[in-house]
Amino acid sequence: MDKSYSVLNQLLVDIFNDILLIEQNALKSGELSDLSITEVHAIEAIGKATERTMGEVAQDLKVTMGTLTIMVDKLVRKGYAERFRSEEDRRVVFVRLTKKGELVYKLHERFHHEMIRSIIDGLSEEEEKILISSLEKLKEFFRKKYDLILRKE
Amino acid sequence: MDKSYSVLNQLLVDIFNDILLIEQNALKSGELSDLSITEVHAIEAIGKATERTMGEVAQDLKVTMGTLTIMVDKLVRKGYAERFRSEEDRRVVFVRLTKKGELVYKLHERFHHEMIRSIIDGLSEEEEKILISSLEKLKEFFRKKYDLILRKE
DNA sequence: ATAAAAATATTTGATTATCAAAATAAAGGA
DNA sequence: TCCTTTATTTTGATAATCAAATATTTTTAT
Repeated sequence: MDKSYSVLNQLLVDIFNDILLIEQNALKSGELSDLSITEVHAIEAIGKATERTMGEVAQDLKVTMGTLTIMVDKLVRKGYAERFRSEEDRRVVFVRLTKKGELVYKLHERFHHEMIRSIIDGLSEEEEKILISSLEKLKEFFRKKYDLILRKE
Repeated sequence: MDKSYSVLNQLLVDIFNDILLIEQNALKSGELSDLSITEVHAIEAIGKATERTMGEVAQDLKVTMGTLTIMVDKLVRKGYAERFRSEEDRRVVFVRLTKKGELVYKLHERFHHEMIRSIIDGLSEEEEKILISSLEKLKEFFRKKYDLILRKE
């Protein structure tokens, strides 16, 4: 019991830290060395749909619009995104990825794909179910315990 | 297969984001509102042993010593840690938690305990094994794929 | 034994990410 | 038209961080 506890705890901590480190560094070395982690996150958030308003993206990223303005400024300057005003409501500004930006989005998607593949491959269907239900429990724990913080509304 | 992929991917993404958000916010509201996330991480890194050198802690946290100096300055100012020079080798500076700092460390430990409990409770021994081996696979994936980045020392 | 090199930490100067509050601009009533 | 709300950007301030320069002490090589 107590053994399981510490093994599981250490695994979760290690994996979490690994992901943080990988995100921080995977860029620097590679072809996309002019992007920071936050910029990649922004690209991810923009990329989900074909075009989104600044407000929507800011909410997704949980940053203020002021912060997002600066982020998008940089992405535009570097050629990963473009902005244009809505014709119907000239207050709103849309942002969307350029080809170059979409490339980054797809690269990131591929990373996820590989990651999940590496887990799933080698698990039986039974084992797969157990893994999923365990992770659901973990998620449930967070939702219950930190409802106020996590509530998206 | 493809269903599993997206379920698993979403679970992992959600959990990762939950943890980030909880860490960022759990403090603000609570009793420890004068601590930032990075400061709590520093407390964690210091707290593992009873006393550690600045260099060791910086390496653990993967920040430069310049950064750590400033972090520890603040922790000392706020009463969570204390510094003293080694007598054997007067170049090295030790840092260690005060009672107040240890309290934070223990609070964080308790959080982990609860989290793991919430997963383990309700799993059979068989299921526990599967969960652990799946997570080990995930960790292995990262280690293999990002060896250079993740390699410590 | 002394001078040069290495190790440990701090200081300094700069950059990046971020927020809150003020400013700008457009839309939608009364 | 004038006021209010909505959407965004600008401004000013603060945190975290790094790399390079500096200071102190220890180790090494001659």
